[in-house]
Amino acid sequence: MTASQQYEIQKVEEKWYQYWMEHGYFHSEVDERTPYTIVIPPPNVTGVLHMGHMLNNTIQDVLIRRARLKGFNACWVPGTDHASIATEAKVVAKLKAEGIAKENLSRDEFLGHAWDWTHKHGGIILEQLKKLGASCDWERTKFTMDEDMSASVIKVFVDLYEKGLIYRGYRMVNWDPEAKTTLSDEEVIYQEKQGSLYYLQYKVKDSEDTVTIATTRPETILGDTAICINPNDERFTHLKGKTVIVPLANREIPVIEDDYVDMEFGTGCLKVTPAHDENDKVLGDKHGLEVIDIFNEDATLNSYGLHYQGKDRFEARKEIVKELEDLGILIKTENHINKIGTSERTGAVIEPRLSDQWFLKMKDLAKPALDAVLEKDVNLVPDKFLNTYKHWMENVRDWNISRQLWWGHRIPAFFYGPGKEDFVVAETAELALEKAQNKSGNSALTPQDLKQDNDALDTWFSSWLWPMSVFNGILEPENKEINYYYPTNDLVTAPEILFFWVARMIIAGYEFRGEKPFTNVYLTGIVRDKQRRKMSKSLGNSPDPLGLINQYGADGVRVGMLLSSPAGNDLMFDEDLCKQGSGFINKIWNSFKLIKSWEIDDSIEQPDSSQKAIQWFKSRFHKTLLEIEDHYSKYRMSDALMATYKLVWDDYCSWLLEMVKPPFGEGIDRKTYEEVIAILEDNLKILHPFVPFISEEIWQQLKERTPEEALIIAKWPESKPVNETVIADFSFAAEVVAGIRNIRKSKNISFRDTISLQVLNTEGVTKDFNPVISKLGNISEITYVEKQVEGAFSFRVKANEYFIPVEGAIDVEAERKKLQEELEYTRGFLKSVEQKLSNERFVSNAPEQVVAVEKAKQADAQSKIEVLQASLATLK
RNA sequence: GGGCAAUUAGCUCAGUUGGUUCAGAGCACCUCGUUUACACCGAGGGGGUCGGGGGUUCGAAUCCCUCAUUGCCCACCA
Repeated sequence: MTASQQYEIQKVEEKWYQYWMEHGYFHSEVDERTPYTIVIPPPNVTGVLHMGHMLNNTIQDVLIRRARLKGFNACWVPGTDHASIATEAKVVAKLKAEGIAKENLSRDEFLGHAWDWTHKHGGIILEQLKKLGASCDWERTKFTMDEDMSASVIKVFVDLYEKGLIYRGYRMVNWDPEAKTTLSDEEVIYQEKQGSLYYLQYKVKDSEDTVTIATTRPETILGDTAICINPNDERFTHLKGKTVIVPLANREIPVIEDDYVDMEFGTGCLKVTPAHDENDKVLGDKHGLEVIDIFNEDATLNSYGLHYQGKDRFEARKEIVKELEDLGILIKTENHINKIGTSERTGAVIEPRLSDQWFLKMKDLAKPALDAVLEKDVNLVPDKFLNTYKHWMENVRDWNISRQLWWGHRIPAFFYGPGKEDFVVAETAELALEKAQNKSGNSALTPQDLKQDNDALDTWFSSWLWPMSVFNGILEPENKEINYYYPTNDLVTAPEILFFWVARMIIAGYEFRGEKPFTNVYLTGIVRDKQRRKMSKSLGNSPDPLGLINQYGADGVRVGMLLSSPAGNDLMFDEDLCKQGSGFINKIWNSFKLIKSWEIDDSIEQPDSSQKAIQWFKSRFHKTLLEIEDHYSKYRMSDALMATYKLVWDDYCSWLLEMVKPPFGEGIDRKTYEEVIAILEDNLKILHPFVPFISEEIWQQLKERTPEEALIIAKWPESKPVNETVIADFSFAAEVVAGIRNIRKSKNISFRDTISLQVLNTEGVTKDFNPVISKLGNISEITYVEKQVEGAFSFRVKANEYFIPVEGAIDVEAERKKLQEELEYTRGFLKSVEQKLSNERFVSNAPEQVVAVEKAKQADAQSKIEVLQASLATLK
């Protein structure tokens, strides 16, 4: 039993992770125990670990390890997401660097490159998670494009289509004219730009009247199909029912009325271009307007652009403005700041564009998911997100699930003809052919006549099935795993994806299994730097997680991450927190070294001080255990950690070990030793979720353990009754010890010099802890006296007075001054208490207990004043 | 523009239904200390009129009103 002097972080962490893996502690199988399940938020398959992952996965590992210790069948399912857009963008960029353009590749060729990329870079992040100590069931690792996962996605698509919930719609999407693809809303970056507001004059048909509108995009007048006024706007009553002429195009368009129009903005009169503006499209649909698209795919003008055909939109704008100005149609130009959407990938200005896309009807699907959260079947932690969740679910819009990308799940729709409705949806090409033959009535259709839709599904359309599909719950809804592990327990993720992912998983859970996917959603904060800036690659303010692990150890980094991360609050990450974490590891290790250095001596009886110290610590431990359980139940991980930290550092190291520490050169009695070891083992158990490596290392060094006795699968300490009296008695004794230390310090009395203590006992205080006071204060003897001791230093704890006699003269003036100050303070305190007690309304209105407490304070203060006065008297 | 949240020690945050301790913790800071695990330590200490103002109450960090500041989400207005 020799402890290595140095704690070798890397070696120890590697050793135990390997040991845990070899013995299959992370692996879970269906059995008779109650399951505790977490599915990981799958990171991008080709991604690398960042600080957000660190936080996220540390929390999950703490939860899963604790559940394992508590005897649950803990199962943490890991995996990765194919991340359609992000991955395709990376592959496109890589090919471009090699001189290969995506347009020159067939779909299959491109996918070949994408899979190569995935195999090369995929899963790195999972290896990084192992360094952090993540106890995932690696045998269950899933990828959203695994065969069964893909089959689940397709099955769900077909199912929803057949239920009439998926439809094809001609809708406004974010179009990137450079990449010639649609973008999701998340990929559009809005930037404020200085632009102009142009005032244009339209002629009213069969009249001398004109009407002036304001627009930021004068080139789109060529796509105008109406002018809109607010029906309540009295300035334009004369325009109602009229027709106006579009300048340049000379088309006749109606004046429509809608209270969507803001009377305050511009001229209060709006031109409507349904093909090129989201809101105009809504207006157009409402009023049955024609849609005129004036752009080609690359945002040059098409034939509707008249003599500007073939010109780029911005070039055309300049020239059109010039022409309008020459014609006297442009009345004035104002500066105007507007927010322009640009493509995250190409930087091109996004063009709202109408195109055929696939949509999922959300309204009815969302209802059970909303109710589940409102009724707390699914808990959001913290619940401050409830309002936004509610708002979002009540105003949910249909979900555009198609993307013009190749990397992803290809939409299982097959076209057999040129018409918009000439398609069928089926899980396989074979089934599709059959359906197509039936639908078209043409039995001569061959597989070659079918063309599968080119689009891929939105990534979230696979990840919303994650908690089910990882257990194969979509393809085989009755299999024993899904029935055992589902619904899962906790989901730990970032609030940013509450709607994209969390809400949709809840929706999918109810739709496909009639049950929630998880009971609790723990929403972590965003990891920021000390200046509150979001950590990002471009700012370069994100530390390398693996570098941190190398420097501080996984245990140290885990503690650092958790020290300041209350749920839902952003975490201001500061490397100093990791320092604090590794400091804690160091403390734990050194306290273990101390115990290891003790030699058992059977000839020694257990000292009273040790016996009392151990009795106290056990109560202290169980009191803290209750606090820790409470923190966990509220997902207050930082608080649970801090309670554990203080228990180990302060109560265990600073008090208990100091109290039981044998004198120099002496052995320790067997009883104390064994009890301290038992205490240490309990400490290790509650430490383990936070610092798995060092806790296992010490656990294994304490004695020989079989694989069945490893700490990772030990039994969490059972709650025992707390003896509050012992805790109170000890803290009184601790105050006395502090009093002694203060005297020693201020009077320069070295700890090595033994002193004696005399107590004026004015109140019944237990003598049980006198041995502890003697040991920690290096007191030779504690005696009780009837009156103030002259020529001694004194201090008071509550109304008890303590004297330390010293040789030689004491500074009477200094003592008097100290006593005077204490007396004045106590008098002031008593006065405020008495003021309260003499207030009739307080005495009659306040609860009995509160009044009793005030009376006790009064009595305490009174006796303390007596004591102080008596002491002052002896000084004379 | 709409909605939500926050504002407590130098920093990051607790403070449960208003009332046990003249407001707590961790870190940082100051003083002292080479006591036989640990200077990544020990002992001790200073520091806040709980964002401003008003109100309810015997009593408010806690409830109400108001102002200010900050953050987040949603829509982003021709």
